[in-house]
Amino acid sequence: MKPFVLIAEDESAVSELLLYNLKKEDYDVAVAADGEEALMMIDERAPDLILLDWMLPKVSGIEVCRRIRNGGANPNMPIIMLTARGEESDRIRGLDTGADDYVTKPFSTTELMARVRAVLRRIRPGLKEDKITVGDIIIDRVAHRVMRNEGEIHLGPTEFRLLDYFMQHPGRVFSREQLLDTVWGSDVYVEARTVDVHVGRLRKALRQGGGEDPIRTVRSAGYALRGD
Amino acid sequence: MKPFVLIAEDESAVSELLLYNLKKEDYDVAVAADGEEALMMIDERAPDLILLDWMLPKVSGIEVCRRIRNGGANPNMPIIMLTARGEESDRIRGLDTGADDYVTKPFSTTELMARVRAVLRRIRPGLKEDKITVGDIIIDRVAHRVMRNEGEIHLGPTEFRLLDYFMQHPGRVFSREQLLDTVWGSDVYVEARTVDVHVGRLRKALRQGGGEDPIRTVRSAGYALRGD
DNA sequence: CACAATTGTCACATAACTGTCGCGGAGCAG
DNA sequence: CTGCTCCGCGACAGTTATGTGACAATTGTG
Repeated sequence: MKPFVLIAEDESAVSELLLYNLKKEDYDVAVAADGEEALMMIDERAPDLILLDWMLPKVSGIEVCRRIRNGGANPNMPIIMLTARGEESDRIRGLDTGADDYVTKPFSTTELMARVRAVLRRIRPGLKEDKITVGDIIIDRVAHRVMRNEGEIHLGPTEFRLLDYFMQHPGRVFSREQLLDTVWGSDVYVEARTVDVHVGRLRKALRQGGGEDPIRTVRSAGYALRGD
Repeated sequence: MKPFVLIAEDESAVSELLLYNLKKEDYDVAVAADGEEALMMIDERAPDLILLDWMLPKVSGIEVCRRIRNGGANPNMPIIMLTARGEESDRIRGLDTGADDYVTKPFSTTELMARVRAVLRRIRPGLKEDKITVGDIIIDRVAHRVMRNEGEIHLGPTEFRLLDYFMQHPGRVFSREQLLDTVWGSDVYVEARTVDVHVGRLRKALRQGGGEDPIRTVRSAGYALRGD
């Protein structure tokens, strides 16, 4: 199937150019003229890649990016940011927000096409599964839902990320420090014991679905999800 | 199966060059453009070798290296560091952090390919395995579990480390002092007889799995795991 | 702004683990 | 066989790690 690329760009001169070149390279393409429209189309048509203008009417490009990254249907959606020349700090903010690549306007179309290919090539391995099942627990990262034995489990954001991480590595033991690094992020400083509290909350929530505690405590080492 | 090489490099000129050459030598190759992406791919695809740029956006190469070495899924993952010319102190830090080799940019591709082959060929004896099997005992250091004849054995932290150490050197006899040094740590002072107690506890736990006592007492010398 | 949800810390109870003793039995030299 | 040393193991008190309810601060929402 042809990759589907969304162009979020308000200057029609630019979007027409991109449209032309992308179609020539045999992609499915759509154009959104402002941030609001972009978000809607992202939601409805789940693009494989977004070319996202930095400055967009209604909802800015950076805001669109942020929303995709935390809480969007597919947080791994590849994004190439289009920015005006210069603006070094903007570049950094763009990558910080989670863009996969950025291109400064005006740009060479061949270069941009190369980057598009590169990003799309990258998604194959990096792309995470939509659903993971371990034992009687099913996590759906697209719908952001967790099920256990037919019942839905409500989790807070942190507990969700925690469970998500555990389910990607069933059986493996993680130290509190490792969990803080990956689930919380390496830049935030919180007490290691905080992990305990969140594991406790996760356990409590998971208890709703019945069955035994799926999280194993390994004394003086950390926690692991019972795998297999 | 083809060895899988991960390139963690943000300059596309360099990564494209490496990509081209590595593919020509029939490796599976992937590119990560920043440290964060690199960590993700390391986690998900378990490369056989990483070409790691010293300077990487988001998470620096040295930080990536550090995280692999302590606490990664495979702490023995071979790493070749790519650094800018000069920077002798950086070199040293790179090797200190645990890189297996380093190459200064700009580099000769043939030389780099030779080093890649060399590192992949190299099999270090001290290499830690995820799982070790001796007789009917299996120790899984990632999941932190011990099995004997299909049954799981629960061990306290000290007993676990003790068994782990024994299983890395089956058959070899260790004095109480050696065990204290390695399993307990050279800085703590405890009575030598304490080892006896923990060996006893380990035996008792292992008895759960059936079979005969796998630990041999060598009078006036120490203990050893019956190997083969 | 009020309200609900979420988060990080703390304090305390409890469970798990640790190191030491001491007794009795096993191994060994003469 | 005797006397000595060395080792196994149950008991125990001290220490450490973990589970959890409470709470204030923060964030998101309407």
